[in-house]
Amino acid sequence: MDCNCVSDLLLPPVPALWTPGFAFPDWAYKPESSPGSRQIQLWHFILELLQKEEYQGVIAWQGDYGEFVIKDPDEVARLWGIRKCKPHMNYDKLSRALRYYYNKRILHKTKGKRFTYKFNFSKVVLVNYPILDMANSPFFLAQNHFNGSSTTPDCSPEAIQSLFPRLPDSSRGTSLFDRGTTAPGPEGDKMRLDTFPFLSSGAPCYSKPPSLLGPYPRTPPFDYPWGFNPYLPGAFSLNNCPKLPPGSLYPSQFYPNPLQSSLSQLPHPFSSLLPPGEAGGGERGTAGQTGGTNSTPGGQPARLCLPPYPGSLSMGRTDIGNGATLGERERVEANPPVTGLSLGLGAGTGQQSPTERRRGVKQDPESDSDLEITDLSDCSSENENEHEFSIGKETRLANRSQIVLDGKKGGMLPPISSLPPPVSPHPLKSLMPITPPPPSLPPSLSPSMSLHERHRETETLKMIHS
DNA sequence: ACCGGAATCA
DNA sequence: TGATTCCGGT
Repeated sequence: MDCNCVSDLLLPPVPALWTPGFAFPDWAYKPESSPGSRQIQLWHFILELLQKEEYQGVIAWQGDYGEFVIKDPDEVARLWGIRKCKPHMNYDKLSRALRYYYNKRILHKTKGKRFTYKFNFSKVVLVNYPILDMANSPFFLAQNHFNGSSTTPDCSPEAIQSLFPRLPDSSRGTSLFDRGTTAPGPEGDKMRLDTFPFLSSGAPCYSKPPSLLGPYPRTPPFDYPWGFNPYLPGAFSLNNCPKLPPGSLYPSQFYPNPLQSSLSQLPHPFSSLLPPGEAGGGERGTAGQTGGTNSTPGGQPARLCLPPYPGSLSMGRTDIGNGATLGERERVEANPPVTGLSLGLGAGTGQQSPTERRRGVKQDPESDSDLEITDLSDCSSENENEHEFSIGKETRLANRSQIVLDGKKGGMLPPISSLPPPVSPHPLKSLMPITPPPPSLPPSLSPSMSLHERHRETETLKMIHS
């Protein structure tokens, strides 16, 4: 490339933090149909900046959940320009790119506040994460409406830790530009999962979390209401996944892959998805070398993907949106999959925060791009189709475990007013599972009955018949 | 500052 | 597709 930008000159070649296997999921990148275009996306970059203490003076979380302020627009633009080898980048252009996200429901502008934007983190949803062993997670058990529990969620660090049992103490101390600039090929532009601190623990919990995905049946004899059966061949077509390095898990600075431990507890074929040594559920200590690339046999990382909900962020379309026909989408809409395990943060409900209300921030309900006011249920509808994707049986989405950034339809999230005030302005610290129950599901598929229960019921029927 | 259309690029 | 660039408008 003719780019002589600083990042190319100053950055160390392929430092460990940019090792293969620790990357943003595919949805974070451009589709594979666009070879060589897997560049970091701006919102990734923003998130990463936000996570770095060294850039607190440039950009920082501030205000409501998901809200951040670009304190030094020129510097952010400069950094972005460096990152993208666009030496002529400026805030005007960068802000244009940010505006580009409005329609995608990734970001919206906090009106009345200069250089202030807000992530729609409520759309962060885990979808099709059946192999996440929620059944054994106190955190999810407590909140799981599938098992009829309405108990207060166990949001203790221990509980959350059960989901992400190897959360590191810190992920600091790395440069945003610590990446391989010499080989920005398909594997050269990975970002670390720790850019998603919403996978972190210690989050304040909401007293009335929405429903979420039920425990995953280990031996499902029935069809999955959402048309997903992980036991079917190809259920996890993870061929496109960034692979975990062979025989290694997470460097201490990475957040653990929740799939990893979950997979290890599952019967075939899930356990076989694990890298050698993981299938037995054995924990690995410190990270092994991550020199491997995509050659990890069977090693599959978590994928972050878009949700099968209406209102899904359109970036997901790059991943799965091309698989579904309109008809399939409609079907899915009519029968929303119960596959979402949301890690939404509440703020993204779009509800104006009490803080903001106090500030008297002007709201503009008519503004299409202004999601502040919103209950996301309002910002889904009509145009949501543009941003949704399907998890029809043919879709690739249904075949993978994914975390999604998700828009949703129908107030699955509690109003912000029902939520405890944020402890920290850091919007990614909280963890709130949500999963919209599919209202149109037939009773037999009703999520009100846990999958386990249904399994038991099925087994009982079998016994009766026999 | 902020917005969004349009053309263009990779 | 996801920007980048430009630009007229508010």
